[in-house]
Amino acid sequence: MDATETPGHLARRFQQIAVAIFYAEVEAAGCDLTPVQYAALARIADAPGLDQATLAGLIAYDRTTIGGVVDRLVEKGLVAREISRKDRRARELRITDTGAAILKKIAPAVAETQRILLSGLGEKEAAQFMKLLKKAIAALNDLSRAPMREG
Amino acid sequence: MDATETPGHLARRFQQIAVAIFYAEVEAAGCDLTPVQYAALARIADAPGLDQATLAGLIAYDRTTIGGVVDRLVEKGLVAREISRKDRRARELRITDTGAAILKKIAPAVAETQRILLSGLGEKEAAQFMKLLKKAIAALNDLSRAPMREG
DNA sequence: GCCTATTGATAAGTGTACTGATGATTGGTA
DNA sequence: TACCAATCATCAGTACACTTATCAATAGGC
Repeated sequence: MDATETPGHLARRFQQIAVAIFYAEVEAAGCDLTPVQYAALARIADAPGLDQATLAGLIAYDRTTIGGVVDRLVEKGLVAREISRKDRRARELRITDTGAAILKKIAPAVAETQRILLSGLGEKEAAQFMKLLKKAIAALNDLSRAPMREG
Repeated sequence: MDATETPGHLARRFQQIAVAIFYAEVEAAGCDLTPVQYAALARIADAPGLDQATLAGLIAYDRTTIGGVVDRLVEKGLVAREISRKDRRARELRITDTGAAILKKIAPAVAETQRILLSGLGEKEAAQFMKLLKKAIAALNDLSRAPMREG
């Protein structure tokens, strides 16, 4: 089989394109966030006060990676991080007013990214594709170091 | 919409799992290659004497990235790189005997990775999924910095 | 109330991926 | 033929993504 037609190669290619579109759309909207930073910020907005390990589980990232991502969000003033009173090992995360404003500003760009990603497919095809993609992933969830975990 | 059900998130998740499976399978086979290194090595084997820019185009990687990947393949003794006589800007790449042996040894692990990736889907579903994934990507090929280019 | 296993976070190191800039070389053109 | 835009590669810099190791703090068993 042609190596460029294997699921592994196509998975990488699709993700690579998704990231490129995201950057382009977000920059056009006048923002400066990476895909991971956006995912983390959106989750922190949803669940204020959560700790880094829980955040990592929610969006299926490695815990160490999330540490660096949160560092950058704090540097940009979008997120506040402070030691939890309940558990002094943990850092509680909260979105700042600036962060909330950015999140609102960036929303259309994110939606547009998702639309473009499926733009090569018809409506029915897109629905079918998403269904199969979710199904394939669900069967494999535990096979990566950073499985998705519910809050 | 739940942010964990967007195509962008699922794309990342699927690729993340694909890489994790690849590492596990390849390590179990007693080899030490990353997914990118494997892709590059396989292509160099197919088209001996090609230059880095062409290689990058064939597997849709950024040219700068490929430089580092080839560095590591050369360090491991799997690839030979020498300045082209036709065009002294270019480096011609060739697989070594060691490289060819590794490629052969690793083949079953790679095949198994591809099988596992689709293991959550039935036969018909898997075929449909691959078809749609290819179609979605084909429509977007030019939207990343590293589009796929034919040899 | 102490010991230990677990958990949250960080540190160091490897390998992508990309941007932007620079240098070397080439081939077509004024 | 002298030049000049295009091309191949590299370098510096940023940001993931992961591994292993380490440290601090907590929780449970006895």
